[in-house]
Amino acid sequence: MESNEQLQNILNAATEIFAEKGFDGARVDEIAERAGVNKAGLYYHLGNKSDIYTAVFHRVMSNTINSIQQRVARESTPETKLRAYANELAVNVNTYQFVAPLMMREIISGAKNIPDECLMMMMQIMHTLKDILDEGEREGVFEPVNAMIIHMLIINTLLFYISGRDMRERLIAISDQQLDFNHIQNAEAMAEAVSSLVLNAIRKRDS
Amino acid sequence: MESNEQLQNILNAATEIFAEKGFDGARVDEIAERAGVNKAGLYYHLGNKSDIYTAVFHRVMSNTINSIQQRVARESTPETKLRAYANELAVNVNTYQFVAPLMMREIISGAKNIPDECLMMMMQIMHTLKDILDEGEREGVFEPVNAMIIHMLIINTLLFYISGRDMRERLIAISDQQLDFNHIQNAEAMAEAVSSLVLNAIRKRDS
Amino acid sequence: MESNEQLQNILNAATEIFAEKGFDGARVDEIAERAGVNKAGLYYHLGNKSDIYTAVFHRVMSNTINSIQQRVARESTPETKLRAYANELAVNVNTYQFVAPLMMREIISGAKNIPDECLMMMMQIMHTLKDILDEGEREGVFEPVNAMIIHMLIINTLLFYISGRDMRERLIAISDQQLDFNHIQNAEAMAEAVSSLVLNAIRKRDS
Amino acid sequence: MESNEQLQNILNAATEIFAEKGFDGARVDEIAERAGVNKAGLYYHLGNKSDIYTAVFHRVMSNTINSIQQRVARESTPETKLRAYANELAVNVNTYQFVAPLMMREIISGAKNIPDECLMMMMQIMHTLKDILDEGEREGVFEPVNAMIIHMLIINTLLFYISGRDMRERLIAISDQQLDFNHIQNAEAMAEAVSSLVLNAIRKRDS
DNA sequence: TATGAATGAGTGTTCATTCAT
DNA sequence: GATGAATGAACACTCATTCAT
Repeated sequence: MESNEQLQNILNAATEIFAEKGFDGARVDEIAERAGVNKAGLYYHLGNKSDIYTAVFHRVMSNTINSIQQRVARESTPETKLRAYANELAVNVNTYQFVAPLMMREIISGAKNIPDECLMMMMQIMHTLKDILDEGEREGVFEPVNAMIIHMLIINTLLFYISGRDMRERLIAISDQQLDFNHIQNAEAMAEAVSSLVLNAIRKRDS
Repeated sequence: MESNEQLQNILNAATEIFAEKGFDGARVDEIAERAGVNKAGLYYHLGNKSDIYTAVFHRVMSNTINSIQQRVARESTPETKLRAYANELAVNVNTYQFVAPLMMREIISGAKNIPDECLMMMMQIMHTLKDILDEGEREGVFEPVNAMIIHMLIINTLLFYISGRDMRERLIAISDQQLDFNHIQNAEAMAEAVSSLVLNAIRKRDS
Repeated sequence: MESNEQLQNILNAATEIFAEKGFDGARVDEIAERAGVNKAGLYYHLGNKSDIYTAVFHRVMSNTINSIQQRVARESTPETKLRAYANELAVNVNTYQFVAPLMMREIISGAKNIPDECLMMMMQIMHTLKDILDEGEREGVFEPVNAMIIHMLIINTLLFYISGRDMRERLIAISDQQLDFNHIQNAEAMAEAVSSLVLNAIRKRDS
Repeated sequence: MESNEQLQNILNAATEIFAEKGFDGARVDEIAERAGVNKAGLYYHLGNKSDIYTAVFHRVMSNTINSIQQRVARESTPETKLRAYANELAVNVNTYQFVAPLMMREIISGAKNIPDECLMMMMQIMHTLKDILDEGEREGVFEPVNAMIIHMLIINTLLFYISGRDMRERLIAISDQQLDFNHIQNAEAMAEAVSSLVLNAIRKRDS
């Protein structure tokens, strides 16, 4: 399976670079160099730049979705599921720093670089959340709520938190007075904070 | 002021294109063409591609901040200020569709394309929110709260809402069953929903 | 002789493609694919692109010359020989559509792609004609005549007739008024017409 | 008109190279180099490789047709017109060595590289000949005759004569015994020979 | 000041050819 | 002998930038 190893090298290098610089900013030469393969090898294994990007995006989304779904499935109550959902997303997005930029760039550009199949994967993340919220509502522990908003609150905030790391560092570096915002320690803390805030807002209160 | 008019044409064209395609995707030729000026004129008026981008970003941020600050200043209580803050941001980001992509792209790329001066402007948006929250806390109507999280909840959600429009359309187009998420009507409704959710979470409750 | 069959597959595929696209336009990958063999197999069996081309050209010329010479040998008078010569050429060039383009391309490019051996074969076609004309002159049925001109009249016209088929179709397709030239039905009719015209010009008339 | 001069340089260089090597064999870099311009200049002035080719072909055909039509117009009888037609074509094709290869390559490849407009120009050459033949027939000096055949006899033979020059040289170089074909001195002699042969065949004889 | 023309350095892509198994 | 995987060199084409007028 040496060939498969080369292919993984290419995908790994491409993932990093597409996340760093976006589709237009990425250079095929740089991907080849970082993967340690001849440039023509990229075309042999994966096709053109667009094909490489699709393969990268597909793999990243696939992994992310799988780990979230498996993690959620291990929890039993809607509340723990929702916390697990946010936490697992945070862990993923934090461990694999390329996930957030890749997803965000794709959202901004109107998903114009990916085929339908990849789009469907993004929708699965939404559905997983919606299932949790529906279950909570059925069990009478959550208020009826707009799933889209909750989705955006959780996902976007985490994506932004990760993606915005570099900018925050620059902000801190140039601000004379220490930024008097309390810093969030890490992505998991962010997920915890957002989950709590969301649960605080949607939890059914005894009237 | 004919020259100034030329300059505005250039900035308008460049703003649209940078928002649409990002820094790397934008082409100087296209900016010149859409602005109706000779390509060499761009360099004469504004300098190189990076300079044009900076001018664009500066103008956009400046306008956004001004309108938010002026709007907030017209309100009297922390709660109405916070709602006004979110609403004005929504109105801006909705009216000028390029605001959201420009800001988001810059966040993702670690603000590497802009000078410190522009960065400081982004920080002012945060400070405006922090001032509102501090005031609420001082007056005993808000719980103590991490300003960064609130900032992210509001800003990011709105930016995402606008930027994600194209992707949502594609999602709807390819999904057989209608997306059973309730749709948010527009950016202002989104701002209203997020403000309410945030206020619901931070409002001091009588114990 | 399984290997020989493979070799014929390769030659057949290569013949088609070289005729269609010329030496520069042909791609080794496509030849391999159409022949149903691995690309490296081409190199193993026949050598590089140039070698493949030479093999193709040699086979085509060899077949063409043989069939002409055999056909002419079966006729007894100079006039029937000349008609047979033109007809057999027409039949060949019509049956194997690749013959004409291959020969014409080689003529235009100054025969730079083929070795001397192949060139000698082209000369044999001329000699066959010259022998017929000499015989006719000796027997007093043909006027003395420049063999080169007759050669060109017959060969070139037939090659052109076949090679120009696609262009004629396009011409007809785009011309509003039907081309008012009387069409020649097929290559054999063309050969018949040219033979008659030539014979009409060189036949010794009783003074 | 310096810019126009540059454009002429490019067209001249491109004409030579396309004639020499065909569309696929030609290299844009080589055209640029021979024209003495930067490669990007080609694209600025004429567009892509295909556009350059079209411009080249159009100019060549335009010149050829014009000189033939003007020359024919100066003659008064069908016979002198036909001789003038062949001679002028010969002169052109001989003076501008690229005419023949360009036309022949295009014919072989089914005219797939040129737009309709250029195709129409090729048809005009045929029409000029057909007008001469029709006139001769009306005046009772020519037999009724298939114009397409005459067209092919004259044009193709001359094109071949020119294009085949390099090959003939190689043939002579490798043949021990001098080629005992009488050589045609030059293109004009070839035109003269073909015209005579054709006229000999189609001239109305007193019965 | 404005503009058509130029250009160096890329940029994605292809291709004939070879290599390792 | 056969084949998937490589690869260097080239290829058409682009782009930010500058120059000459």
